Amino acid sequence: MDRRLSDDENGARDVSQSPTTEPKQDIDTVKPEADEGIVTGPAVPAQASTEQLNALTHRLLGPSLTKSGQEGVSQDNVSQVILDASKGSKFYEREAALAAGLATRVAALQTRKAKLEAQDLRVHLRNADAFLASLESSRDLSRIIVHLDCDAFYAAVAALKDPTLKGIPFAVGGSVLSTCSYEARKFGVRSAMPAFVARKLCPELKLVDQDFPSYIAKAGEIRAILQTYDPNFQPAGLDESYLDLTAYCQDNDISASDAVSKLRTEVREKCGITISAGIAATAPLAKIAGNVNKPDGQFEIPSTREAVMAYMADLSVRKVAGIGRVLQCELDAVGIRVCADIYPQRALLVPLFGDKTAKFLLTSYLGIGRTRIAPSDGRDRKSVGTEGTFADLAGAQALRTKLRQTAEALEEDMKQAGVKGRTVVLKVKLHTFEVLTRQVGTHIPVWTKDDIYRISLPMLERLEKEIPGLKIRLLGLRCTHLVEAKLSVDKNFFGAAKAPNTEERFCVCQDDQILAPAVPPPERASAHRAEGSRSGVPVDEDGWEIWPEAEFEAAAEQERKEEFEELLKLSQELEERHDQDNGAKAPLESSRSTSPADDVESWACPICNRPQPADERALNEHIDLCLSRETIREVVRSVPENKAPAKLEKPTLPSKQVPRKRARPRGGGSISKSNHEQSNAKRRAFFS
DNA sequence: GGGCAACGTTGTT
DNA sequence: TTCCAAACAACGTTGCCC
Ligand SMILES: Cc1cn([C@H]2C[C@H](O)[C@@H](COP(=O)(O)OP(=O)(O)OP(=O)(O)O)O2)c(=O)[nH]c1=O
Repeated sequence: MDRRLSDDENGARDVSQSPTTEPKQDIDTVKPEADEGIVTGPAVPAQASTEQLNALTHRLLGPSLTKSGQEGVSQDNVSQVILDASKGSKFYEREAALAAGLATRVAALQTRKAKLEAQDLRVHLRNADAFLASLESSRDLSRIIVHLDCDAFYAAVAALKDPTLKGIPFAVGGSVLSTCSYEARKFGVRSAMPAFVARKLCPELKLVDQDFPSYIAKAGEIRAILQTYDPNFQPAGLDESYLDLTAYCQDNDISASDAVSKLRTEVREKCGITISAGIAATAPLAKIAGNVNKPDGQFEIPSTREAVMAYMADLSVRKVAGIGRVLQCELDAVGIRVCADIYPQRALLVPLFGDKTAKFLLTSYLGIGRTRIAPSDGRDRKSVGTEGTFADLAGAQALRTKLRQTAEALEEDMKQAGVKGRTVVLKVKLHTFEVLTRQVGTHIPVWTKDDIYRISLPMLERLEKEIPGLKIRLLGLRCTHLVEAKLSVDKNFFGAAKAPNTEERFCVCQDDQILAPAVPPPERASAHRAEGSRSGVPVDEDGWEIWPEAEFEAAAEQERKEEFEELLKLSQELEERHDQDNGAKAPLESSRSTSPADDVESWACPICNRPQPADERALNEHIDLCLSRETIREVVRSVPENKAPAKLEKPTLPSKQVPRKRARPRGGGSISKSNHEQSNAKRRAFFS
């Protein structure tokens, strides 16, 4: 995720020790503070600038330094083990290259800062102060926001299933660890660490596989409890949630910390999972607070302006969600290490980091953030994808086989999610660890393995052309610009509000009928409407027929079939016209039955004038389809019978979406100076 | 200059 | 010897169209 729209930003450090602190667990402290701050690496090869080395060390060690459970670990030793294990590998080389790029950018930042400081910054200063003032005036300290985070979630679930894991150092994952038990953390083991490094740190480390069904089930149990505290709570991933306990505390005449304490006890007793909690006036603050007494603890940041500001002041910027390794490095270069450092630099933030980041930083400095907690409606998924790592792979045939397998896997995921995509993205990681992506718009939403394969093959071919001897270690496919495929069954779709549980929407669907993505709505609406009218369907005040659920569904199904057939015909026609082109010619889509709509109200489509489910999103999707149908027809009409375009993506074609050629040089990632200047010019344009 | 598509990056879990 | 993940969101930049 990225910082600006992220739900979380502000942060602070454990200054004001609140009385809400719970008994902390184990982990005796030897070196209380190996955390935060930029790491300046120990023994690394020479001959690079120290800037670069620090950047590289920081990259390699990065994640291990921000996690909890590391307090009793000798960081120097851990760092040395990690660096030793890394040296000489392709992975290391790639990291070094990236670090070099970062070092260059950091140097440019510093130069730029020096230049700026010689200029008149009064306008920037005024803008920053105005922004701060407006933020301050909107500060809301009235809510009781709680962030909950299960401790070592995957590991905790694993230990519940297999009690022999209890109390021993073990980790969840394969070649890379997803997480590990707190016992393992004492050795310096942590999330995102390669397993072979973890084994060096902790030879007795036991490894267990991931088990998502169990995680999902356990998350469901926990959420059932959370719901009783705040029916409007917001899950954020499987193991995290935000709650607004303002009402609960009022209704039950209980303090925030007591309520949270009670909640945590309930979850522990009923679900066997310990959770940590943060209590504060905003979501970002609550999240930060939650990390203070992890594991199995809670912490409250008092809701006064003074307490919040004080807490933020000493907090490493790295603790703020949205500030990662790179931004931390850049901020460090301009003298910003803790949140209090942001203020003196406020006039420089926009010119140095851009409008969005500047605002984000100022907001964090004040400890201001989101106070409204609400579940997402489950329809906001932006992409569905799958990818896999394997031993270096090369050769046309092998790559195609892998591509096909990936397309098959993606079809499964698309079915699960009940969506189609209008853009397909191919991702490849070279044997050097360099990552490349290629993407194309498809206009007609796709989801079948055959369509996905056909669309992605040309992208692979392109890569093969661009990179002779293409050798990869990862291949992935992802669909974006999603369109809802299942026409409901899930009451949520047409608005009949259901329990706000996102998980259900993606997991409960087993029935093929439910999963079967809908085929686009029909062209000649007349068909079913006329039929319906004749068969005496009642009509509402606007003249639209009111259909009983079942009939509506049947009619919708029929419409979709007709529509699909027409689309198929059109696309086949096109296909034939530019014959050859070898390749797998799978049918566009095999007609599958779709679950019917269970809605009776309907709106008219402005294009085809046919009734559509009374749902804004559904209607918009329908309109898109209507428009795309028109476009296809236009293309078909405009292409001379025997002179087809040299190469048209089959289902992809509308003039507007014909891919634009843009041979982009693939540079090592560093930004040229002129680019930098330009971007700054753009950045300055914003603020105000 | 806006809008949009493509691509690379950063960040989070 | 083996030898650094997967899934997702958001943003900045670039190039092109209108
Ligand atoms: C950080 C991280 C987490 N995960 C998974 C495994 C975690 O159990 C789950 C939740 O992540 P986190 O809540 O970040 O971490 P955690 O619950 O394992 O441990 P703790 O909060 O006590 O420090 O997400 C990954 O798969 N990859 C990652 O890089």
